[in-house]
Amino acid sequence: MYENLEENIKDTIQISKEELEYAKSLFIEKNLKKKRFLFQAGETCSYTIFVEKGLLRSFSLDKKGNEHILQFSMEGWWTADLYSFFSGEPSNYNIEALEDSELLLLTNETWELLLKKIPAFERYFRILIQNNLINTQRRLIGAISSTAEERYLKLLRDFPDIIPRVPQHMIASYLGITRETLSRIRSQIVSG
Amino acid sequence: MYENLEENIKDTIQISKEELEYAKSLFIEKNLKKKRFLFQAGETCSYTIFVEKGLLRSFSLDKKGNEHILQFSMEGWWTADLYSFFSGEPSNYNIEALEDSELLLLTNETWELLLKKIPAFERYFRILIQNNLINTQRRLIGAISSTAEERYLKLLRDFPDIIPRVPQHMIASYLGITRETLSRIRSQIVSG
DNA sequence: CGCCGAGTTGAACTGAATCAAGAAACGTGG
DNA sequence: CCACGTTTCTTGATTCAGTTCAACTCGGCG
Repeated sequence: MYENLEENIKDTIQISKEELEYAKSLFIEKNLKKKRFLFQAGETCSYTIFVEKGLLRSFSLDKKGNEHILQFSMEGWWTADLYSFFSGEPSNYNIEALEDSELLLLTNETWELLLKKIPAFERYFRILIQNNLINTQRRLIGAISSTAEERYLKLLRDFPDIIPRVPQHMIASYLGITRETLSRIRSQIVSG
Repeated sequence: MYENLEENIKDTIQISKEELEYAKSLFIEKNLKKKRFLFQAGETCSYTIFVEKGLLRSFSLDKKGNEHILQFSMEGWWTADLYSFFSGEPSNYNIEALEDSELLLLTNETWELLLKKIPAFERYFRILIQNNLINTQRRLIGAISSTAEERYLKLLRDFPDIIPRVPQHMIASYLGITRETLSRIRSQIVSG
């Protein structure tokens, strides 16, 4: 149950066996079946979530009811609405399982406890968040400077594993285009 | 010279007078005149930069030669190309002063030293990066889900101070639209 | 005084959205 | 294991937001 988490931690920071065991003891194990939500917009995001197995998406809804996917999170990744988690305010995002998933959760309290007891985790989370920021900045620049096709090709290059596990229309909504446009782009790539 | 930095640190973490003095001793002071670059794409970003006074922009160039502004950084803000700074690889971004600016710089070495000597700075940077991530995620969702006008109005609401300090065409390039489109949006807002 | 960067305005063009309809794939219960 | 309804994907026709190209104005600075 904790293999991916252990690996991820060991790859990022130096930590003793005892500390690792203590850390693991703080997590809540949760299984989330496909199509179930961990939370929905309007609710508070009460956890930071490590995906041990499976696949989640976080997305928001605009006024017209269109979904916009902020990120996919597969095994070995963390996710949460950081703003809601730290402020306690209601989230604008939804987190939903796209496959049957095994999750490891930290509450606000256990998260603080972990950092207090094992300060190396400050570094761990800083590095994770930093990598996430670097990626999000790249995606932002891509979103304001590239065509739909360029963005799709970039996704194909950077995260090829995600694509076969997710319905097309969700890829489209991750890229910020309509399903119709993505369908046309794909047929054009095959033939051209 | 260090007022904004001190204030920013004290607002974010608990730290003793001596620690603060030590921290301050690690920074390099640098003045950067308007229109001068701290570094350009192709060079490595050798510093994390605190803006004590003035205003910077970081931006990238696409193949067509168009600029895309990742962020404006005014006094009290940090900036850098995190990827380049930590990996040592050449940066894709440029950082340029939009006003005569006073900067405080940490190199890779002094940055590591600071974290080693005063672990509370792990927390400090984690919180900064986290807030930056939250903002960048919002901007990303905005970029893929809102119209040009909505994005401009949102900028007006969220960061009204930036706008009068920066030429219009840079606001446009921050929003991911052309100067012509921004000009039309603005004239429409006034009349409508 | 003249030049250059910044901003405005108009007209034509285009990438992607929208609207509409049908085909294929999926999974759920009988 | 099949049948049916639902979801997903595709294709075509039309529309529209924003780009591109071009010409002109304004203000500041050498």
